[in-house]
Amino acid sequence: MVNAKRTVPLESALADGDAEQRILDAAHKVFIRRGTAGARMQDIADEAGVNKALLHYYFRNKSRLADAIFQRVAGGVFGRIVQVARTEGELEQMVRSIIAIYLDQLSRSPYAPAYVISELSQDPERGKQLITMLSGLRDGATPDVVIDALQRKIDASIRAGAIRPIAASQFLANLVSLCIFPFAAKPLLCAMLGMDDAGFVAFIEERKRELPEFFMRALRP
Amino acid sequence: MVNAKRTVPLESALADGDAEQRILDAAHKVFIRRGTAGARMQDIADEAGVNKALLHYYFRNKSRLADAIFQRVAGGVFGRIVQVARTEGELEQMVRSIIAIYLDQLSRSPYAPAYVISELSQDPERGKQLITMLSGLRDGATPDVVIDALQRKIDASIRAGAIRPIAASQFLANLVSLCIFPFAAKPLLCAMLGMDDAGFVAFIEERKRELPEFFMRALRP
DNA sequence: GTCTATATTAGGATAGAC
DNA sequence: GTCTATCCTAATATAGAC
Repeated sequence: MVNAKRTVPLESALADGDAEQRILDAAHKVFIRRGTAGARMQDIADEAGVNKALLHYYFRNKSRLADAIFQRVAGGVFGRIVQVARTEGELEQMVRSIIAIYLDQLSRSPYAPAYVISELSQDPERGKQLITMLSGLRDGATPDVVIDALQRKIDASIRAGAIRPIAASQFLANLVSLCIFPFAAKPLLCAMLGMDDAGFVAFIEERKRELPEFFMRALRP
Repeated sequence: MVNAKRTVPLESALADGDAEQRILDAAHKVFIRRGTAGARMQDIADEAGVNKALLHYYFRNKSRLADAIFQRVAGGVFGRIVQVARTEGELEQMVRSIIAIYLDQLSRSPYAPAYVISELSQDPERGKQLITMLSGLRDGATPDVVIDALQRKIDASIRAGAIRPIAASQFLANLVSLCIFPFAAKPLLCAMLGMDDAGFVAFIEERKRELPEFFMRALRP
């Protein structure tokens, strides 16, 4: 983000890493919890253990810092799909990988989905940002290319009699919905199902076991 | 919200309805688009065609106005589930009803889910608010009661050999995920699938036809 | 690079006329 | 009940010392 990568002498060590990294981590935490509009630069500074002015030194303004964090979080959440979606091998194996990886990864950052959804729905710029990012994830492939590849894999499975006909868009929407939504709507589910945090963890564990079968059954001819 | 329900003489008519109602509608629009933290009282006043001061006259402060809107939107989105979930009759029929009603209703307010998710994830108070609201929706039944009723209906279906065993919590999570997530993540799906608004409408229409079968197949023994 | 101190603006809220 | 005008705090941003 900034040019000088100073030669660390004996780290001043209020926390780990250099200041820029600590700021990024702090911003990550605060933005995810409060959203870009609700986040306060002061809170980020406190969380990072530095002064407010330093945030501006590194990132110039709140907007740029918010961009950096969105990039980071959205990349983390969606990088994997694109990656896995372009994997070689059987469709069923791909499905199982995606579900396993997703439920696992999101268990570790359960607030990321709600944050990404908020950002995307509240700021039109984020949509564009996401598109450029997704393209960049793999040799400049446009969304269409990824979807086309997925459709071909689905069609192969259909011809092999393993699943019934389905559009790649619906396939992907179903898969992603079932994986992400429970995290995005965690407080909602907890309210509706009368769960606390421990209950939610158990709920997700059960889901890891059952969701692959559930999804694959829905596809069968 | 305020005591006096004045006797409308010959409506001043910058827009329809009395000022309080216009403010509520304007706030609805602005809060849903920008979220509570990102919404500006000035924007709401403009949208309603009244002065900022009038918002405070009716709702005292931003927080109360935001509460009113959250109540309204969340009630609209989740009132139906609770209602349908407690319906008499076959499980399959219930599933079809919920999907049809949901996809239809959300088509008309596609930004509601993202808004509700944002609010719930950013403000812990909203969770409590939601719980009280859900309880109030039907004769003070706690979440547990609704879930228990659903589980009994599921169990009946299992004994009848119509579906395979599944926990009510997973059942409900799956159903709700498949219905709501595509709307909550509309910008995301559009980016991933290279769709515009018209494409999204077509996508949802296709979904109305296919989702019931998809879901029911996943349940079959 | 990191701080303290200060400027600037934005936005929520109130007072008071009509 | 509705407006104009104003207040006041919170939050972003900058200047400048170290």
